Amino acid sequence: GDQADVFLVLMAGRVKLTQLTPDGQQIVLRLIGPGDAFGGVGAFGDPTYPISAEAVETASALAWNSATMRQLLETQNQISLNALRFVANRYHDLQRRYRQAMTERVERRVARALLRLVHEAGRRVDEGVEIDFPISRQDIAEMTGTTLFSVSRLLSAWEERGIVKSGRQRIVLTKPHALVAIAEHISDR
Amino acid sequence: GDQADVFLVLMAGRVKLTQLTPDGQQIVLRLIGPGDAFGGVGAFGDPTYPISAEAVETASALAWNSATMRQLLETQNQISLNALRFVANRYHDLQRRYRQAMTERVERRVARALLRLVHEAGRRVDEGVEIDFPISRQDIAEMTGTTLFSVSRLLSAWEERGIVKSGRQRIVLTKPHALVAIAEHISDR
DNA sequence: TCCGCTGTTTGCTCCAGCGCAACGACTGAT
DNA sequence: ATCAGTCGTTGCGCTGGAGCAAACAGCGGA
Repeated sequence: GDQADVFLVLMAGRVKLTQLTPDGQQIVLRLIGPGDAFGGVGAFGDPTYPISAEAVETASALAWNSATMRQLLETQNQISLNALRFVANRYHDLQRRYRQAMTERVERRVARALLRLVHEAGRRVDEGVEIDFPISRQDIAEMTGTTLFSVSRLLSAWEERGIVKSGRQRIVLTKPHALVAIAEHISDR
Repeated sequence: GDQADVFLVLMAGRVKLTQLTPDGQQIVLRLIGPGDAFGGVGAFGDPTYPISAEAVETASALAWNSATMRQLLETQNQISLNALRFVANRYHDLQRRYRQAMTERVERRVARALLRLVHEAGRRVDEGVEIDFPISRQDIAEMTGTTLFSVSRLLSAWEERGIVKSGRQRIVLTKPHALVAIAEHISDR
């Protein structure tokens, strides 16, 4: 909630970016891993914008304060150009997710979220691909705009169909392609 | 759907920016009026990104093609900085709407949409404030992620309570404050 | 003036998903 | 070994809102 005017690049660990609704509900905007930049959008635009970042695993990051950033941006044109492209792409991504949140049902949104997670933090194990950090049903619910109940029910159903294996804070996709089918299949409405 | 690599500033009229889902559904991303810039995000980042723009009223705009833009951005650092701030703010706005789409119910989302519309295109009339361009129930549904049926029902209910007056493609808010109450009121869940 | 088109309303039905409560399972601390 | 705290599961009831159909209204063109 405090002035977020630093630009950071995550070196290790994993960070959850969240936003709080006025009535105390939380939603997860993004989960980021090593190499990802964050805080930047705040540093470039309105620095009072309320986003929280929370380390999910022990994490370390490089930070530039806003004064330094401003100076860099002003003197090194190439940096502003990169930043611009960076934010524009991020914007597109959010636009796509916005559309999906508006038009797709819960099952599909959750499937997509899982696929996105393994994509950016998947680790091969004998049974399939595991999401390589602790994540709760609640987290997934907050990423997809649903409740932990619905997520739990979905995972149970998928587990029954042999698509996933999941335990406490741990999810393994055993048949990713089946999830892709759920996420992508056009018909069904 | 074609290469959208121009940057435009709308001079007159009104333009609806929409996106099509793979299965043909449409959603409205933004409605813009004179003075607003658009297409920029495409011109700055991935130029193949699929957004459609459609004039709601006769419109005219200034356009820069992407080559020109690129040159301007590269030689005039101040321009990249402005663009960066512009996109960052736009990003924040979208993030807020994303959160609202995820956490709020239809009634509140529609109330917010109407308020936003009068805010950026309101015209005083004797009965209240009118939205100064033709807008259908369908459009509002596509802005708020619901169906034209629900929008119609809501407007009817509000009309009964004397909050709005609406006709074919035309909406007048007679008691904007009542809508603000609906949009903002914390409790009720 | 009549016709056709497009946008709107409204009754009805149905179900996805929310919310709750109660219980069960796992984990780490002492 | 025990216990407390957290996380996950599942049955149940309920409702917001989607989806459809049918009728209606306003507008513009011929």
